[in-house]
Amino acid sequence: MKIVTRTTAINNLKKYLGKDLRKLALEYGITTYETGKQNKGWKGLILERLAGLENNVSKAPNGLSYELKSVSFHKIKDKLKPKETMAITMINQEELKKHGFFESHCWAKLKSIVFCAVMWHGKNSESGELLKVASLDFAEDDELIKEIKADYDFIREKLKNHGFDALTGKDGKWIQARTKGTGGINPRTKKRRPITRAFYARTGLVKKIFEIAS
DNA sequence: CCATGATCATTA
DNA sequence: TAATGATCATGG
Repeated sequence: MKIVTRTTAINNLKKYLGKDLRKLALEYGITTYETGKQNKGWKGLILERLAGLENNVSKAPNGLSYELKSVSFHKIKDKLKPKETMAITMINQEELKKHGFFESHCWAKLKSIVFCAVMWHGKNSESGELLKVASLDFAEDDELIKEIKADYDFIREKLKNHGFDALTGKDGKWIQARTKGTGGINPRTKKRRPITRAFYARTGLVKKIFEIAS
């Protein structure tokens, strides 16, 4: 197990700025979509590799104390905007009820993060250049964090008062509780898989993070 | 099996 | 285009 500090990870990633990630994924033996299947997570995986992290897909600690995330960007009227929201972490009902924002995984992941902006080239992402690498640390008294905490608290209260089913992606100004899961039908039980949710950073938050990190 | 990596699909 | 909900491959 190699030790990779955040600075090292960033420096490693910066070497690949402007490179085509798909080519690199091929070199690293990461499946993209050419098998006829779609691995939607390949960009994240290759970035973790490039950063020097040895973990591929595992639980929360993909770095030492930081998170490596990638977001696809696209151009709208000549301006680069985040195309999608960004998954932060799964929501665990019990933990959400028990822990406040600053004890949550959500905060743990959000507060120390390495972002990678990747250009989006349409469906299947045949190519994708690494646009930018940025790191960011949040402080507990940041105005933005206070607002994010408010969203977290709102979602938490809603879970307590109305139950897990009452949650929707509409909630929250900066973060939301969207559905996230394997989806489809469980081939063994033939039943619908249970709905799970995760915290997502809305595009507005993604944009803000990049502005701060710039 | 399920959380993690995220993107895809649909609707307005 | 933007927003929300649904979905996929992977590896421990």
